[in-house]
Amino acid sequence: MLSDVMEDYLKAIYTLQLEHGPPVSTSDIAEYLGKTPPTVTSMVGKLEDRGLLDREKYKGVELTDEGETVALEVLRHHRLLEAYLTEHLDYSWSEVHDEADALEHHISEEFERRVAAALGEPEVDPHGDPIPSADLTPPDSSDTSALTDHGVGDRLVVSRVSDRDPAELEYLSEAGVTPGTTIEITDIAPFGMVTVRVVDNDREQSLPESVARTIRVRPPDEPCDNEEVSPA
Amino acid sequence: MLSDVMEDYLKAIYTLQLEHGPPVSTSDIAEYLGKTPPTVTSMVGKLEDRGLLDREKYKGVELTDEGETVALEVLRHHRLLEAYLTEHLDYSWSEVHDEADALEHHISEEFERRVAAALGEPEVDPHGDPIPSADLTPPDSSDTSALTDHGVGDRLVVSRVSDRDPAELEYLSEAGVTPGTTIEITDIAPFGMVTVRVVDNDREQSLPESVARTIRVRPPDEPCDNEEVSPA
DNA sequence: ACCCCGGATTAGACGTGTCTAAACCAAATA
DNA sequence: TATTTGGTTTAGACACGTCTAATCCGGGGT
Repeated sequence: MLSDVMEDYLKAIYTLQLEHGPPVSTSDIAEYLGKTPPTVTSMVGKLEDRGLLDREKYKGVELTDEGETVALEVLRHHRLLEAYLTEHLDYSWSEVHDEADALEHHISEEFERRVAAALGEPEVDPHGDPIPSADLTPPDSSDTSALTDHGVGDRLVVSRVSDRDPAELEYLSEAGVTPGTTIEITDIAPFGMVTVRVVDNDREQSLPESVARTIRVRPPDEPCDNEEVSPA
Repeated sequence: MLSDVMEDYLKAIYTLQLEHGPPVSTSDIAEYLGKTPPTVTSMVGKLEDRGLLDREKYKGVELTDEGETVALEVLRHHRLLEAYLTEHLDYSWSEVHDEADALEHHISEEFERRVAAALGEPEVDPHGDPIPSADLTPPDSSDTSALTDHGVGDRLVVSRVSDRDPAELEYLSEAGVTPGTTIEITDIAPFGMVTVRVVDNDREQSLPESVARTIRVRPPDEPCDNEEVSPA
């Protein structure tokens, strides 16, 4: 019923909503998807007609519950695929994103169920992103915060890293900064550079602010159900 | 570069060429793909422009080597996926076709390699259809013949069954008529019904001519490399 | 040799998703 | 309050893949 393209828009809007909160602007969507603003205007018009989002002209856009459900379905496909490729087909951590993007629109409900079963109904993908549950209720990340919201001396456990840029992923993977890793912030330079110490291997790692902003962390003590992460 | 739709046309033409030999008519392609003849005319025009097939107006169409290579690539994807779904995701014999059709256009070369490796570089899919090799040379089925080309008393080994109709597959699977099965033709009725005895379980099975026509068989003695087939 | 009929092609249209160029609104600035 | 400016939307175009309706071949029967 919905085209692949529409699903991509809904996924993008969902992601942007999480990052910056609604309303999401035309140009942000255009930027994110690599389309021109008029294209986005035309597409959100169609999505509005289908009741998948609410739009206020010249303001921006917000997903309806129905639109959010579709976005979560696609996201569930994406993250299950990432987990499966890593776990069962020997993909490295940074290779899975594009493959999952290509496949996420074309797998059946049956396939989704079987992949989830083969993985043991996982709750996070290899990057630490939460996999929406089969009933498509919105996952809650309120127990995590951005690395950049913390200060020197704070001891934290990495919860998620962004999966947008493969090079960045490669770098973080090399550095040992992966979901589950305990780190300590050793320095914050005024020009936007965060230095952390990886507790396991005692190595120091400097991260540009743009990267640090995409890393989600949680306090080290309280146990959490995000541990069954498999490295690349 | 090529669209999914174009790949579907090339795959269809390849299949029809194997069945009836070139040239393949517009209406046969239309019938096979569930499109109207004008749509097919327009599409084969584009495929001809790209050098993927040769066309003689009002006669029909024949794949070029390049077009055949594309068809084999898609077929390799399709059949590797069928084998993988059956082997590793617990799909039954008759469920895999549609899933493979949906995914075959969207997997990367990398994915193809890893799936082939996970399966141990198989040479046939669960239906017994030959999987084109990675170098995309045309597979040769000259060692097999149609069941309908044989007579009463002939003892044969099933080599392949068609994967077009899930109900038919279900039926054959129930009946124990699967690749590798040894059968003996016990009767051929004049009104198009072939009766075979499955040697393993000694059951008799009547098959309409339309089904028998799609079953490929080979002589029972000489060993062949088509044995590593997994049942549903 | 002529005609006819079935299959093939052309003509013209439509929906989707995209673009560029032009018009437009609204919020910040003067 | 008037104006500038930057993001948004409208207008118009195009490629793709599909359809229906109309036209056109070409082989088989008379």
